[in-house]
Amino acid sequence: MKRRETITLEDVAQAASVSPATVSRFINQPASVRPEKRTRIQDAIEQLGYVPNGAARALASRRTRMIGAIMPSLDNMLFGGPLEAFQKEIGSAGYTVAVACSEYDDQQEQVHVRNFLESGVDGLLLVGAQRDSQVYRQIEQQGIPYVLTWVSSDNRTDHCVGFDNAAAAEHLVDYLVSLGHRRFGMISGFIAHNDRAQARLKGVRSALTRHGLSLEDDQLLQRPFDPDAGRDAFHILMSAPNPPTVIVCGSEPHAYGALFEARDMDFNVPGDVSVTGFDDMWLASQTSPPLTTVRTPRGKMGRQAARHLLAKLQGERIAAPRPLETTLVVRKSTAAPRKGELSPGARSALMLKYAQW
Amino acid sequence: MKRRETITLEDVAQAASVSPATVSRFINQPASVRPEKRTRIQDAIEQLGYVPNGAARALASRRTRMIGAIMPSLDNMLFGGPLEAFQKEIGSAGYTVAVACSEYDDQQEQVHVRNFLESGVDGLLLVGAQRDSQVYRQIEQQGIPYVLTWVSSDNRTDHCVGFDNAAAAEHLVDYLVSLGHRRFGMISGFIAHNDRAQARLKGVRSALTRHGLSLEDDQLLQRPFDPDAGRDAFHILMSAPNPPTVIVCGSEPHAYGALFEARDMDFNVPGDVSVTGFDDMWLASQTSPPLTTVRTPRGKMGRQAARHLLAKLQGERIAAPRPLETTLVVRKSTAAPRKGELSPGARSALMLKYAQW
DNA sequence: CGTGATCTTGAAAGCGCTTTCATATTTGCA
DNA sequence: TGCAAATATGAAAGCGCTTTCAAGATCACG
Repeated sequence: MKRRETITLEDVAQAASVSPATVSRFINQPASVRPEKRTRIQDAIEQLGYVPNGAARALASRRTRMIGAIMPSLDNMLFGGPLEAFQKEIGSAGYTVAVACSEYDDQQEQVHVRNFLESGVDGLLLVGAQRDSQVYRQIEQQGIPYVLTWVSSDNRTDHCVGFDNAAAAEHLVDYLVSLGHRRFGMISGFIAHNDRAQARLKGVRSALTRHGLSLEDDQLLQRPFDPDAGRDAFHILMSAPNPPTVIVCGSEPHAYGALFEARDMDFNVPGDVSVTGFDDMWLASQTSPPLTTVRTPRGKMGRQAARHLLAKLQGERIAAPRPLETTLVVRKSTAAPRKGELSPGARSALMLKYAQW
Repeated sequence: MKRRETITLEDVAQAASVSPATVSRFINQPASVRPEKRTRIQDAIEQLGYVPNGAARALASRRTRMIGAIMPSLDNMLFGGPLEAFQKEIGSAGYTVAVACSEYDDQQEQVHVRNFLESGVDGLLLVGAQRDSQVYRQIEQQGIPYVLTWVSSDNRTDHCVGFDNAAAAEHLVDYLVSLGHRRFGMISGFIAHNDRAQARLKGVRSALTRHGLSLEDDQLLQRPFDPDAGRDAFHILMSAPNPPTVIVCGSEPHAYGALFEARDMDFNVPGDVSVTGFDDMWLASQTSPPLTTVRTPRGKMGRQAARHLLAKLQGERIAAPRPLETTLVVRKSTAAPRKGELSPGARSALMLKYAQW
């Protein structure tokens, strides 16, 4: 299929016997063109099958109507939802969303930011606030607005659309302590370059400290965000001589993995050990037992991020967004800690394990 | 933050005492510039913090280096993975991916295609092959390449990167029939405007026909792709007077829903009823019982789609991609059909249900 | 060294659109 | 009906870059 000789705005102008300027106006603010010409132009456009050239518009108007979004991943349900919500909201304002994945790697993210800046995006959607300050400098040098999601406070609060990960984690731990738990284990994502994971860990630790408890280093495992990694970590944590009575997971996939592994190891949840998640994805209410977790308002966050960015794009002077609410959702995977021994099934499973060694 | 007066290629040229043309060459094919000048230019670029203007490049070179991707949804794990794979592969060739969601709605898809065309994308990634022919006409009129994923054959086979949904479904049903099943129920996505769902249904039907069986209209339920809808459908299907011995799900979320509902209804899977999925997402191996399903090579598909598109973008004359292999993964959710009655638990659950009415 | 072949370079012409700015044209109102 | 005010239009100058094209620099080799 050969590219037919391009039909330009000028062709339309000629066909409609008006000047190019008028056609341009027709496209951008039809109201400023006399109705009679309007129909002439409309007809010409349809007749010729004219399609405006985005690059030319962008060059002349100095706006691309494109927003760059850089997500850590799209391969789990975590970022897809908010991204879709964001796209929907901002798309209805005439913007296009370009995406890239950083794979939780700050170097990759940096490259993507740079690329987006070169593409001339009008705005940027990022996850988390922690990154090389040089990145922020670059963005600000281009003078484009950006929004940071999944976090609420930082030294850039006015760009943050999200929630307070630390507070949510604290709240969760308070609840667990009130249940009677004293020995905690935690499965976290890698905290380097991940301020969400850091905040959650920090929240856990500070709540623990507040109650005179602590999280020993060997009770904290960092793992990639997938269920298998969660399984593995759970197994290790629970194979210790005197295993925790509760496993707090910094992200939900870890919790699913923990639950699966618990099942395979014949652990009773919450009888032998309580397990908590973080995010409340759809599966959380369907596992057995259903997962106690923290609900994060992801769809709302995506939409709010879009609105916030739109406001900035229109040059509005707006206040820093208010942090979104998280909710502790108590289901059946948490209960008071076991008294003394693990249940027979779990014990024999563990014995078996050691016997094999 | 004020936008500093833009630094253009010309500024760089001046700073490096060369012509703009040379700077342009430096950027696009450094090898054609003498080393000595190369360093001068490089220095100037860094010193000035020059960032090329994508729109101008696009306008002058008539290429945006942007690929438009339109997915039905990002909010389930189904499309995120392949999209991420696609982005990674095509990103490493210097392309940017813009995404939009059609929400399984062909009108929305049409609008997004149009928008992408106006944005001047260099290529298009779509899901499925069935759409208004006018859409294809528009795309072809712009002369840009496109690839259709999740399907393998169509009257546009040379654009398809995917697998044979119908054949995979047939294969699955053959297996179920060989197990002894005669009474089938199916939970499908909405088949209107969804050729993947259509093909799967068609595959089920033709295998059934081949074995002298059939799928009655009231044994086929169409539902949105989410577990709750699957639950609902499963409940209805299994509440019939003489319920099916196997429920075939056209998509995996439905199967998860079916499994959850079975658990809640005290149905034994596969004792009372077998359940199958389609796609083999990560959860499939972790449900109880683990799900028998069809594995679709989604990551591979994303990468191949990228490579195929790249080849076309480079004007290579390439053969139609070969359909990718799907695999029947037999786990524990399928077995020979129950003999006679449902298990006591399931029966009482059903009785209870009717009693309530 | 000379000379044709090969590399590098710069000047200049766009790419297709938006956006002043100045010039019609229409409108409101006396 | 007339005149200032408001509105619609067109001419033309870019937006920042790529890409001929032709000329200048460099090279290989006899």
